[in-house]
Amino acid sequence: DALPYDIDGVVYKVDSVALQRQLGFVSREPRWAVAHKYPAQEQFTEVIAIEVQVGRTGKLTPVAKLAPVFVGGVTVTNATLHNEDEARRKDVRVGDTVIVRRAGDVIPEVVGVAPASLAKSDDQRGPQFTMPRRCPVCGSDAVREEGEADYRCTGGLFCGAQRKEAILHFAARRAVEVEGLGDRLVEQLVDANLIRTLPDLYRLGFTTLVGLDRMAEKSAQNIVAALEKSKKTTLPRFLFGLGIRHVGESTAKDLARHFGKLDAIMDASEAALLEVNDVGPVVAQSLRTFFDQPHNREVVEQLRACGLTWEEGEPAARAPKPLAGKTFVITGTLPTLGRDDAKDKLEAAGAKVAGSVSKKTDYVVAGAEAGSKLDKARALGVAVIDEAQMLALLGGGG
DNA sequence: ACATGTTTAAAGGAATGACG
DNA sequence: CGTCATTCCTTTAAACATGT
Repeated sequence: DALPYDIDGVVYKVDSVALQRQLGFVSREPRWAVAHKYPAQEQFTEVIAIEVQVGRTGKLTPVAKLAPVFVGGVTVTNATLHNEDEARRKDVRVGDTVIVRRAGDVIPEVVGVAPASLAKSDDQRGPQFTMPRRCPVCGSDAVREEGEADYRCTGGLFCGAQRKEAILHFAARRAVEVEGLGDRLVEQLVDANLIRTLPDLYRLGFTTLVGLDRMAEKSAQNIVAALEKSKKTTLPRFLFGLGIRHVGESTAKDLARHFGKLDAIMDASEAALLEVNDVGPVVAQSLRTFFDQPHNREVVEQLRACGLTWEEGEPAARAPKPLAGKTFVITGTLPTLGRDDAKDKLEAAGAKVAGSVSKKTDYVVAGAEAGSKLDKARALGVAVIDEAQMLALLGGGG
């Protein structure tokens, strides 16, 4: 539903017809005025290759490798093509000249193939993109389930890419934070077969670490300390860190709040899981499938045996919250609070913190350098407040 | 139908430490 | 000490999945 504007062979787009109307882009201004709002935000460049990357859940993502081009203030060399259908819909091929922009001024995106390349006959261009039927990392079959958009590697634990991503996810800042454990280190650990499952992480010793590339005494010591520090965590972080499909940060929090204890979640029936806020049949089954596998329960037990601890609470039951039922969106940089701190405060008061502005948003908390969310809030007439006003709402009881 | 959650993705600059 | 490698940290979009 984006409107394309074709000016001298360059296509400009403004997303969301509704937003265009609200901003007055449609029917009030001539076409050139719209394009003028986004000058030189799009550039031509060449597709050097199309690579396929493997994610934590085995998802195969095609990525266009581009000849470096300066767009919107940065040099772009990669742009995601999302999935097979998208890649084919845009019909991007190796050797094509394409139009690149930064969607939302951030994410590099291939808008489309330049007319000059499209005009070529089929045999003058590279082959159409096809998703490989085998995982490019481990060689296992890559399959696309009926009705799904993504191909997934079926290698599971045997796939190095999935193992690496699972470990990185567990160690991520928002999960069971292990500071300093980045992709390079994880790659070495997995390639050298030093880590097969998550608990292996905690069995790494200083001596093992020191032997690795780019790891000297100081770094190894830091990792050891970081691992030790990570052992004291929280239930939602741990749950999120396990990497159960469809259980993201938000669902993990809901589950932790509802059940209070990990064992209660692991042993909950599908019906019991369905009672949790925002958990439906798919998520419930995903949880059950995960915890029904002895291997996964074993991993949890071993992690506990390695010394991971968190406070467990009682199921549900809480005092009335001043901001219950209110939805907030945070945009820009707040003067004193971090985004996470602000989110935590709001959630503690019973509010929901969403990622995008809609009619149902009650307040947009705007800081410095707020972007499109602020525009949208104004267009929709949503109340815009600053950090001080937000704190006043928290203190004043809404 | 609509809102929200999940997953993945890109780039630059700061900070830290390895290595020569 | 200089250079280089790596991690950290930030921003938000898109597509899709899911829940209501």
